[in-house]
Amino acid sequence: MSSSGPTRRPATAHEVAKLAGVSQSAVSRVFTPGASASPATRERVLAAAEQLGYRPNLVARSLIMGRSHLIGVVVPGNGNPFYQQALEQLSAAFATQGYRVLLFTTDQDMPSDPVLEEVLRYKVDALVLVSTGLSSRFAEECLQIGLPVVMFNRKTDSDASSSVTGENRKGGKRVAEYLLAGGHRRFAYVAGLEQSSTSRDREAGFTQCLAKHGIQQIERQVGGYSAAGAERAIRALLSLKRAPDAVFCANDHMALIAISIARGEFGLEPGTDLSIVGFDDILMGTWPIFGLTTYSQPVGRMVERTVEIVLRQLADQPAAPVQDVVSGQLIVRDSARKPNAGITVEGDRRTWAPPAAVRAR
Amino acid sequence: MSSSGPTRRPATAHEVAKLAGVSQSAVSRVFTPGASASPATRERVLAAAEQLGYRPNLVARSLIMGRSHLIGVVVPGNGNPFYQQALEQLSAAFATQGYRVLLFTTDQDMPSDPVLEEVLRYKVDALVLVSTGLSSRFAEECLQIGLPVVMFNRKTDSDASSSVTGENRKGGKRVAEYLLAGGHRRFAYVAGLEQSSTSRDREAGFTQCLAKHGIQQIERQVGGYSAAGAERAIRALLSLKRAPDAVFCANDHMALIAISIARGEFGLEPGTDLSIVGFDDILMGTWPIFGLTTYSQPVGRMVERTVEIVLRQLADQPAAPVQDVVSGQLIVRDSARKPNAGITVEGDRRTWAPPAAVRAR
DNA sequence: CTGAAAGCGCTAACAG
DNA sequence: CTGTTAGCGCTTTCAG
Repeated sequence: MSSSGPTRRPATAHEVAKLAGVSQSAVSRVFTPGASASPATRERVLAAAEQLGYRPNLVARSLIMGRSHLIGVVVPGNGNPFYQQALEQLSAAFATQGYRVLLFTTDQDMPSDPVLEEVLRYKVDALVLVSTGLSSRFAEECLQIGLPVVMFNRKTDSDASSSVTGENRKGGKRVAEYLLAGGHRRFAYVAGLEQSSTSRDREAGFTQCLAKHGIQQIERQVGGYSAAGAERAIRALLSLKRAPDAVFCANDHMALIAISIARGEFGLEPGTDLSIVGFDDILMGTWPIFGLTTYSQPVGRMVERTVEIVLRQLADQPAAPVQDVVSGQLIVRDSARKPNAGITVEGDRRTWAPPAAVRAR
Repeated sequence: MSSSGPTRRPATAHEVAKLAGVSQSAVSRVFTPGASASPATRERVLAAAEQLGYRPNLVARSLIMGRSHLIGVVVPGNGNPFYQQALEQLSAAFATQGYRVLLFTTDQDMPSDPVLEEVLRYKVDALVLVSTGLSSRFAEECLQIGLPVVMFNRKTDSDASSSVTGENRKGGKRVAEYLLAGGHRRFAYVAGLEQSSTSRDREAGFTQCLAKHGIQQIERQVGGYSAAGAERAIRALLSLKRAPDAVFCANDHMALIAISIARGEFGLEPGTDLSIVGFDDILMGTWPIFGLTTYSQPVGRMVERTVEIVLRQLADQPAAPVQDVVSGQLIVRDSARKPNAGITVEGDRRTWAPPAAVRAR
């Protein structure tokens, strides 16, 4: 009963050609940037196309060119704001290069193979795995078919695939140094997922540095990168009879939850009664209500590097995998007690590095 | 210099057929759920496919079937956690139905037509526009080619396209009633984008209800749904010599920012010194540090409805556009002063509705 | 510069 | 149940 006709299918190049009185290949040329067509032809084709509402069918183009201009992006669907920033920026960055994002969300603690199986059927030109693991079987297979894969904020033990990460180990160490300099005594770590290289590396840097300073006993809870898990973890920690005075969370999302619970449920003021440090430097951490002290992972630069790697792999055939580490800093805000020395102010951003005297290995 | 060979291209059905000693169409059948193939054939094909690492090419399938199983989803890239929840859930829900999300992020204050132009080239099976406008020209065109379009959390004035929204007007009204019942005097509204039907409807409900109670003067600032804009808006409001004691923000994201700034920069305790109410009911609002009072838009149900509409449109040809409104509630937490009556407790969720006596039109 | 013709990898009738 | 035969809409030689 609708007023306009029974929805005709989208116009094809053929129909445009007929209307313009030219061959179908002429139409194709007009819509191909590098191709040659006389101004006369071009004009007639464009007019016909306009009239018919013609839009080149990218599916057909993909089929023939063997390039879909699609990038498969796999992201954990756990509400972590860092992934939202990453995804938004990846999408924008790839868009400027003529690529679109085919999105796949995962349960982070499910095997990602079935999802990847799906992705590959779509013949994406490349794969970006945000904080997602990759079985070596799959890595091998992707390499075989020449599919570029970049792991974002994660890596495989084998270094067989490219990866872009932050300074996980160094960051963990720096956080330890910072908390030590702040005079803390009782340390705790809220881990992400046990399988995650990211969480493990941050913990290793943290723990080893503390050990070097004679601190062996570090409380530990697994937050699993989920909101619920983080809540449980922080509650457990703060309920301890000998509760920690310094808590390092494997990422900002969990750190924000920690701050919220510490203040809201335990009446502890972060930065005064206890110190909480995160990792990522997400936007929300800058809000005055949080004032999160954290080790930064510049998303912008990570995205930039990811796109570069993908593009380069797409160009050169046999590009070797790259292990890219983008450097961060310890960002000083108010959720952790500040040391007396070592803070640098640049504009409205404060960073911290161990004072020279202490820096000795 | 890589050890494994120079990356052979993915196997085709043809190659599998050859290896299995059957026709290419036999291979096709084996990989088509409803098709018939003898156990013998099936087995040989499957073996050959396994050996070659064959995966049906969905691009080719899309071309021939005229269905890409791709849903174009356009989302503003402004860091709003509500969109992250929506996107994650849309992606998951569509996945269970065999559809994938082709993601497009937009600047919300840019015209979305160029983006949509892109989307259509990919021959997506449907379009979901999250809080994104749609020119009537485009709406018309989508209707012409029979492309289902669902606006999520927004609608057009014309009601020409389907939409799924929350109870914007009613919610705005309910918030006004709540604040009135709480004994507030000086009201303010932080708008989203002026073009957004969502923001306008919420404001209309809010303002008209207040007007009916004799309150004409309502402070107003435009936050534009961006973090920076919201900060500016709330600072302006709280700097007023006659600062509001009740602030209604067009969405939760801006409300959280408002809470953060009120407490962090102005030393005002939300719920005591001033009341802040949002709209959406995002997860973060439940954190004890925020305890955000808000009018809910159940993302889950909105996503459900969206998927249903898309699927139905995909099945029946000439389905009329639907304007779907999913109902919410005023969720009582601590960021706004509570009235004496009208609060209902269900489990750990508190809601508010005008007491019967007051409910009269 | 232009048209004709040959596919990209797959599905869908159609005969056997 | 199986193989053969047309294409889906487009890019791309290849002659003209």
